[in-house]
Amino acid sequence: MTDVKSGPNPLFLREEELRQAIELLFFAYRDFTAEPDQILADYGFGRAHHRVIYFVGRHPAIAVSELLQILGITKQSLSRVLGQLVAEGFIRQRPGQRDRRQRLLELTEKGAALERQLTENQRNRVARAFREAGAEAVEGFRGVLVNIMDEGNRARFAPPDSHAHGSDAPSTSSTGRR
Amino acid sequence: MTDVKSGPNPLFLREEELRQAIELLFFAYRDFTAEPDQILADYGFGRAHHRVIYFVGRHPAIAVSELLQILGITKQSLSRVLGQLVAEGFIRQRPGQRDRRQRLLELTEKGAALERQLTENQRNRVARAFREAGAEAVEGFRGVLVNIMDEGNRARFAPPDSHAHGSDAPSTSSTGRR
DNA sequence: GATTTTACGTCAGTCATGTTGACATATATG
DNA sequence: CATATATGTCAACATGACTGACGTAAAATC
Repeated sequence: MTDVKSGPNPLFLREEELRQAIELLFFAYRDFTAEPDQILADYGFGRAHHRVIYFVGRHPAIAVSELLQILGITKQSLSRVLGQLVAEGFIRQRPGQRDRRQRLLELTEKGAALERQLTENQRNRVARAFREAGAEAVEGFRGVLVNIMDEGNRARFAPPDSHAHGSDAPSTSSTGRR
Repeated sequence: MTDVKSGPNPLFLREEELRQAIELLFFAYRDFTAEPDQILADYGFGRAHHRVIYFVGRHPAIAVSELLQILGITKQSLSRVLGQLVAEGFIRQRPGQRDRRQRLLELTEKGAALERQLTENQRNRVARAFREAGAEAVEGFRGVLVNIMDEGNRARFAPPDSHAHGSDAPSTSSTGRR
């Protein structure tokens, strides 16, 4: 470590710490997506296909509008990708029974197989990282990432025991002082 | 794997935990980059410009080849982005004195100002997350993300007390991927 | 000193993924 | 019936990545 002239200088350390976190996110996310991208290329697919396959697998019978909300893209963007996945038999569409305008999406066996292949890769990577970092670190990882997210997205990651009164009232940690 | 439906089923919990981590990375990274992307749009720039500005700011007088290694893209891809940044006066190039083939890059005042604006945003987001999650969580966050990264990239994030003798010990075995 | 390698640039084409805007169709709902 | 909603589609465009080929100056090596 380079020794600091004229005292510890906490401001500099903090700046350095924050920049390291920024870079950590950049490099980790890139490596995290690199291998699935490779696999997808064999199918002529890209990362966008991965996302669609992932979230359709995660939410079977999801409506297009819900998927659009999760992905945060336009229907025209989704259309191309989803159209390919349907045309090539990775995703099946059925009209909703409550609302027949909806086209509910689910993975076919073929789609589920690809989902497994892609997710297994990332899951293994995360599992390894969790194992090497330890259980406490996992909690810290989640705590920080949840707070990096926009508040509106945090609801998906609410702790299991949280009994939400009323609608949401997020602002989980009011006592973050140290 | 066969799914077991009776009892607490730790395997299912683990699967759920890992999937939550995968999604956490997706949503957090997206939100993390959204605001800078907005700012960049005002300048007619994109996320690629951000990365270049960031790393040139972080490593003043960096050579093009080093920047390419960090970014992990081709020189043709960098060329357009870097060319714009130089043409519009955000980055300055000077020939290296030890090796005059090199064009060493550094931010101009204008470039440094934009870098500050962009990074301040992400730094504030991370700072808030660190504050809310607590100091222990920060260590966990780093521990997990470092292990999610490919090994070849971890050297940048070595802890200060790292037993590496020789001060830098790059060992950048990473060749250009794909 | 000649040759080869390196650092960098550039032209040209392609692909994946996002965007807007406009319009169409079927169904639900008032 | 009128209108809103869910979805799809056509067209045009921007960004950022890729490959391949070629060029030039300087360094390194034989």
